[in-house]
Amino acid sequence: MGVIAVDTRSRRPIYEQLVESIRKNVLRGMLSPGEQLPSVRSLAGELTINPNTIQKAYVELERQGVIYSLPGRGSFISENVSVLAKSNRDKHMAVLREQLAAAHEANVTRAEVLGIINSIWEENQ
Amino acid sequence: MGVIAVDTRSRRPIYEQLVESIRKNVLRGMLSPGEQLPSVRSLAGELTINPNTIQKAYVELERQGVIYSLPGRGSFISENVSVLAKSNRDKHMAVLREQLAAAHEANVTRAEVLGIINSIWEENQ
Amino acid sequence: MGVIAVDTRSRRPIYEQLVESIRKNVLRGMLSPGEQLPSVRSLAGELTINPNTIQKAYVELERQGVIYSLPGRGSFISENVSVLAKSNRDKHMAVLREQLAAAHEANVTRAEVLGIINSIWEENQ
Amino acid sequence: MGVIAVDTRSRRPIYEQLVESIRKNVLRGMLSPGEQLPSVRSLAGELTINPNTIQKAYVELERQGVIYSLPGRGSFISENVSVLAKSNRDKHMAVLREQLAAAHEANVTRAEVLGIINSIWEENQ
DNA sequence: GTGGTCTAGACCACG
DNA sequence: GTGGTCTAGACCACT
Repeated sequence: MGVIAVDTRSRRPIYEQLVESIRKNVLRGMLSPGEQLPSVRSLAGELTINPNTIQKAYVELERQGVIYSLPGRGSFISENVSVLAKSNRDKHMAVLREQLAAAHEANVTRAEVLGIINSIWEENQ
Repeated sequence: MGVIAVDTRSRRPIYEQLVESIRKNVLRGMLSPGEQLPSVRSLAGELTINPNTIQKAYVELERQGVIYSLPGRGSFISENVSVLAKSNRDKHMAVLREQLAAAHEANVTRAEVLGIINSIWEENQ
Repeated sequence: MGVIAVDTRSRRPIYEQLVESIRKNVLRGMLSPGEQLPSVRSLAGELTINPNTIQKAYVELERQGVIYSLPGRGSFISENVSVLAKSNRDKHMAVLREQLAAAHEANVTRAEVLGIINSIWEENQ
Repeated sequence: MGVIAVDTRSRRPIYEQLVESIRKNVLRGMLSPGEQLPSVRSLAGELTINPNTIQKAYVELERQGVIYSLPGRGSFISENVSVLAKSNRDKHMAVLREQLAAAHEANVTRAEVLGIINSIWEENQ
């Protein structure tokens, strides 16, 4: 389960990094619905992080509907991943719209943006 | 000097809002090089904000090279605005590159991004 | 004995679900006084649940007077069902009183409650 | 600010009691929009409870939209109380519908329920 | 063993 | 002073 990675020295809250890391892995299909996550304590030991911090991340993920926790049994990947993927896409579109407008105001040209796009989306698409 | 606006109810640090607000006004030409900024105390009174917070914003702006302070005389808009505009553009390009890559990963299509771009950059450009 | 149903994915303790499920079946007459319940081990196998959990539920049911266990012979539905029905009714009345008071505080009107009641208790009653 | 009360000896989580207590006071109008709540530390001291527990309650209240917290400044009652009141009413209606159906199944009579209702809603309403 | 709650004590950025 | 994050260590109910 080495897919979950956090940088303790970053200023970003560890629990937030955990949430994003697991969220991403679920959306990418690296973690499948129903699959059991490492226990709070074991993951804490593995990453040498306090169990409370892991707990906080798991609670947030459950609130987001990414996982669900059964006391005394463990934590598991939620079933409705497709819904999550959809809402994730929408969020990205909204952020992009905002960023692009800001770039436009800063005199970034249309050609420059298209250049970036071409370097990311392969031509044959 | 009503151009400097902050939202005390926002979660965002007030001093950060101040920095961005002044920065933006300089980039847009609302504040011209050499122009004198309101004093820490007068601006604090005007916005009913703690003077420490204004001071913190001015220090940060000076660090960024947007303004310069002459002890005993006041703070003034820096002369090298073009340099600022350049660094601002670069920053926007870097952020865009990151956001676009993330959107690509989230299965946002090239066509969708182009649609957003067309709605922002007028066609005849 | 497919009447006893539990949802392992529910957040609710499994033993609690078992207690309620059996309790309900007794009150509804699906399980008659004197009838023998499945053994701890057989039920555990049937529901693929830890025997300890079944045991815990049976102990609780015995404490409530719903069943009685004869060591070496098995567990049986208790005879005094009417007593159970009575206490069950009382519990419902108490809960209702509390809920209605809370609804009243939340500005739910008397008319609204009467509407719900009419939709549940058929008019000719 | 003695309106916020918790029972440390209850099995119910303290932070949950806090959430409900404050939520209720807001819905009742005892706490008005914009009003500042006691600080995490001061309330912790007042109730002789760990600050982390208060913090947990405040975070949950913010998630529910009941309050908002500004780091370094304090926590405040949210403005959109009417929306909250509406959703609170809806929730109560839903719960009532369920409870009344269960009572009906347990052979509670319509007359009995009406009796309870009359004791709660004053006749002249 | 599991997740959930709580205390005690600490550090940080912000005002 | 404020809220936000984190660690260390403990107890609980449930499986």
